[in-house]
Amino acid sequence: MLQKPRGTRDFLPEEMEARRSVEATMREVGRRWGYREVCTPEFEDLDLFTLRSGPGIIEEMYVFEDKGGRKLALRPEITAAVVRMYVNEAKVAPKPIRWCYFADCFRYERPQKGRYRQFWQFGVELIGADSAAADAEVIMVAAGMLKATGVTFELKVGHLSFMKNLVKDLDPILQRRVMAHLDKKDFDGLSATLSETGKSDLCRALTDLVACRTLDEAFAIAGDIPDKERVRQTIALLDASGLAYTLNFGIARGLDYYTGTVFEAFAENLGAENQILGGGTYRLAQLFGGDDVASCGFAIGFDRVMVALGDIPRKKDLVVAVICSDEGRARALAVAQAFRDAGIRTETDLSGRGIGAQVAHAAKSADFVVIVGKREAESGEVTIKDLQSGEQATVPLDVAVAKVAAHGAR
RNA sequence: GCCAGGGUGGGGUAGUUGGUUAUCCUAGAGGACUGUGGAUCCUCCGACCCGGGUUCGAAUCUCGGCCCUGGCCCCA
Repeated sequence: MLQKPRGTRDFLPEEMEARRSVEATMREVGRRWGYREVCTPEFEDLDLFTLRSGPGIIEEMYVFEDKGGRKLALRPEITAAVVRMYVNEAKVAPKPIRWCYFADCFRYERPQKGRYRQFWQFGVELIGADSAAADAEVIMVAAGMLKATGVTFELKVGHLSFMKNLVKDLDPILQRRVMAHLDKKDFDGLSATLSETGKSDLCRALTDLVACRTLDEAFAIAGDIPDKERVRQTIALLDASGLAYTLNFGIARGLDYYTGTVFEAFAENLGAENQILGGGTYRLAQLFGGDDVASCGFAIGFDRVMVALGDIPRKKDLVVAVICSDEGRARALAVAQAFRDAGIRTETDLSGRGIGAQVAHAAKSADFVVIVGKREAESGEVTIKDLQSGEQATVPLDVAVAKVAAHGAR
């Protein structure tokens, strides 16, 4: 038997309904903040991704050549494509541009809990607003979106200027190593790296920076940073909004294209892969031939949110089963249509079984059965039975529809 | 790419000193039952992940692969 490719999943209706419901929640939060949905190609020129993230990521991507010899890749993330789209299509659009997206991405990695080779991201990009208010808005949207789904999460907000200011005199390669250590909270590694390069004096300050949880402490440790006022304002706005978050100046966010504000969110019950959101400010447009425009965005690991939410009880559709004998079959179609026109999920018999067998079958999944047999075909009425209460009546069709419509979702 | 533990009908399972037709539950289909309930009874459907090796004989032992689960790495 054929198997699905490693790291991919099939979704049955129950799971799809849960996913669509959460997706709609996120999209609605985006809509209320003015973020309109965009869509970019499933695959792009390989260069788009290596320009952003470096050639090292080729190993982690689905890369292929098309029949014209073009080097292409299934998108491993969406931000690069959205920025490319901005440069191609929307450079002159009025700023700021508020966009969001929900799309699947592909990475050739070892699957584990919350990590798949095909996975979905819900993301937001705010392009062309270079202010504390912009940074704060994106963080508030991020938190609002997660909160609306009902997931329990911890939000961490940081800024790269502090760390960068402390390591600015180091060799760039060393800077990167140091920041990687800090991001992972690998203080032994940090200490070793610094002492082997004769910079042990920095170790204390960097360690303290990661541990500190207030702006004043951070300024005291890192000294005067160029973005001081911007950071103060951003944090002041977050505080004014009543958002729950912790400051963390140890966040370095992997690849080094983030320019200032960075933030991450983590959920419980997710094992090793517990980060459900990541974002920050960046300047990528010029990489793709555009202007040097300030941007801020984030992406939610949608599948991880679904794992973290677990099996949430969901409202189920109310189901009407229309049952008929051969004499009633023609009229049953019209009867079913009347229920559908009222917005009710309605399923008709396809088996030609006896009435008894049909009722037994319907009782497994439906809330109401509507019987259109010989008697109803002659009288012009229908027999409706509430499968929960057992109550049954023979009434005109519009009365039956009204009865079910009044019942509401279960 | 690395490490650990796994893989028996659609789902869940029993089954090692290697030995007849592979157990049970559930789901599905049909019937008892052609105008009324998920019960009950009967019948049917349906599996040893793939390949090589050892053996008279492999679900069982062995090797390789694939896949799953979790972890390392990475995390855009």
